[in-house]
Amino acid sequence: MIKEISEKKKRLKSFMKQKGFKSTRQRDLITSEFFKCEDHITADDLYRIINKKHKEIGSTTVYRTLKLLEESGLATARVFADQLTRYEPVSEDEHHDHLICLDCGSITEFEDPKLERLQEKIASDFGFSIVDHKMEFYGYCKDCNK
Amino acid sequence: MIKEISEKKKRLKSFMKQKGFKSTRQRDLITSEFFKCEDHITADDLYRIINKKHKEIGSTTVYRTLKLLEESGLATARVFADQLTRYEPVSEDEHHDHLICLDCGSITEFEDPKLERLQEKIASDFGFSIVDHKMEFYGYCKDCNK
DNA sequence: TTAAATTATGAAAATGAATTTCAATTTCCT
DNA sequence: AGGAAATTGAAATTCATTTTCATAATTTAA
Repeated sequence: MIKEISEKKKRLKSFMKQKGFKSTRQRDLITSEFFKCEDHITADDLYRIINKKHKEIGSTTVYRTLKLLEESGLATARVFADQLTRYEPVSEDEHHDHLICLDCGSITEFEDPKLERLQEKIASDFGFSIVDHKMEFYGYCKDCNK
Repeated sequence: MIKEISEKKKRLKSFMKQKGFKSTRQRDLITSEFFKCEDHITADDLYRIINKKHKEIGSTTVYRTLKLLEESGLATARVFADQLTRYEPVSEDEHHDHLICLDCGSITEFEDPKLERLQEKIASDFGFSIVDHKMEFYGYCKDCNK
């Protein structure tokens, strides 16, 4: 797991080098924390975590670094019903979708090849070429169902 | 069509009465314009349309009235990738989803019972009870595909 | 109908997430 | 080390939306 993170960091560094971006203490730290924390975190929440130990790092830099991670292909930004931009590490897996609990707020990921195939079919019926899609279920998770 | 709108207005009036809300010239006008204009309009766009003829109606009232329509069950609010809240009239039809063109911005609706069934199945496999869902395709529409 | 009670309105201020600005600092390359 | 170029963080700005509050309009009760 530690290995995984450092590998991702290497990828980030090569991306930054290629783009002419510089690697800094702040970016390094924010990136580490991002890969350590739970998925679907907001920039502000990540800032709060980092701010506990590192008062000198500003929220602006956290916002900027998360964007950088997105541009570099290491993170994905998503917006759910609360309108906040949330980030999650990109995985090699297939595209996945989300089950969002309206009670406890938990976000569960799932993937379903059948669903993907059906989506492709629907789109092509409309002559529509899909670049990306978003599928979210809002409701109550197993634990919150009485 | 005119008939349809006035019927919706009646529904709104009875809803308002029941809730103790008052019916006003502004609400009446904003509601009419809303049902006349194209789907997926933002509060601000609707305000601009209304503002051309009725300088005295403020944007605040448009925002508030659209919320009222939503609460009364006559409109639905949706947020797509541009993060703006858009409203569409509620139809008696089944739930529908959206194809959003990244080039021309057009929003096409579709519905697919197979998709709905598959969604239900996926959710129940997780012990998740669906209250609502959102499915959006982003890509290029027939016209924008070269 | 008239008065009181309540809700609605609209301008302006406030909010809150996210972005931009800018002077000071840091990093990278030679 | 030296200097160009990028980065930082605080503060200011943006922009959609919401809230505030004094005034106005609507409804209800007498």
